[in-house]
Amino acid sequence: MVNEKNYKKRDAILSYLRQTHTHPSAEMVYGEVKSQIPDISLATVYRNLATFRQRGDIVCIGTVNGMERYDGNTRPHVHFICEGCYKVLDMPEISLSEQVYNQARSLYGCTANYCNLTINGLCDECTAHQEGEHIA
Amino acid sequence: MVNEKNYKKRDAILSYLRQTHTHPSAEMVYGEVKSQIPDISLATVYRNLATFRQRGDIVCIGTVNGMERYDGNTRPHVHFICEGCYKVLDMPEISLSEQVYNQARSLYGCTANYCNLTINGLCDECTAHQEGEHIA
DNA sequence: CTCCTAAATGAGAATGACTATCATTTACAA
DNA sequence: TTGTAAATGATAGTCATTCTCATTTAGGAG
Repeated sequence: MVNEKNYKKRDAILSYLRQTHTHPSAEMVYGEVKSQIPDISLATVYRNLATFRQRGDIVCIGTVNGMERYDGNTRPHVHFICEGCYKVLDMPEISLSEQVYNQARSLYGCTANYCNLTINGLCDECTAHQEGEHIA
Repeated sequence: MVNEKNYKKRDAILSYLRQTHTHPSAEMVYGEVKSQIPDISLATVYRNLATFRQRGDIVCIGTVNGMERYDGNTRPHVHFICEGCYKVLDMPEISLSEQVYNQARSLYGCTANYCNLTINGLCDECTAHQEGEHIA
């Protein structure tokens, strides 16, 4: 075992982010990892999320209902954000071409690090729920 | 003059958002409108921004450096976000096809309200500035 | 084994963007 | 003049996130 420093909690956070498809917030990560490792602190979650993001191990999707959402899948893909229940879904059916990425790079001489396409709306559940009420 | 209620400040906020291309935050809007109308309150800015967004008069681009950015141009277009100086630029050269929008609509039976594509990176100024330093 | 160092962590205080509250002001109509 | 409903100003409150600092941990040197 080489270099077995205090990485148990760190690794637990990263592996959870790579397993789940919920695109969790920091609080959601905290709640889940705490069930495995009860003596983990919320500060540790925030700290490691920031570290992972700097290293490029995870990706920030954006702020949903006031909370940043994280994704362990760093390959470019599209997200659907439900404005009703705030769930975040992958949309693998929609592909954002590499062309867009390269186009951004060439324009203005910018260094384009990351491409983020989100589609906002109501998921099917929230749409059905809303139609049940008398709302236009 | 029909219906000339207390809309001076409201109109000032909206017209500023439609004039500028800076994609300002609430604080930036406040600072700019305050130079025209000194007795305006920050609460009024936040309140009207929320109202405009509900009405569809403006659009939220997303959170940049902890602050929501607003755009008076509601037609779908792509934004570049500089991670160095936090400026937000329009990228009219990159067009997100209506196809993507409709594709999202058809998938899952979702109600897609809004499509947001942002490209994150360093603008040319920040890229040049960084190369001046000895950072990889 | 003991001491040392540097990184990781826990707990809680601090920060700051945003929202809620409530009294006041405004425009218009009766 | 009086009443009204909406808009506003000032400020307290909220809450996600960051900061601070003392403590713990793992591994290396002696």
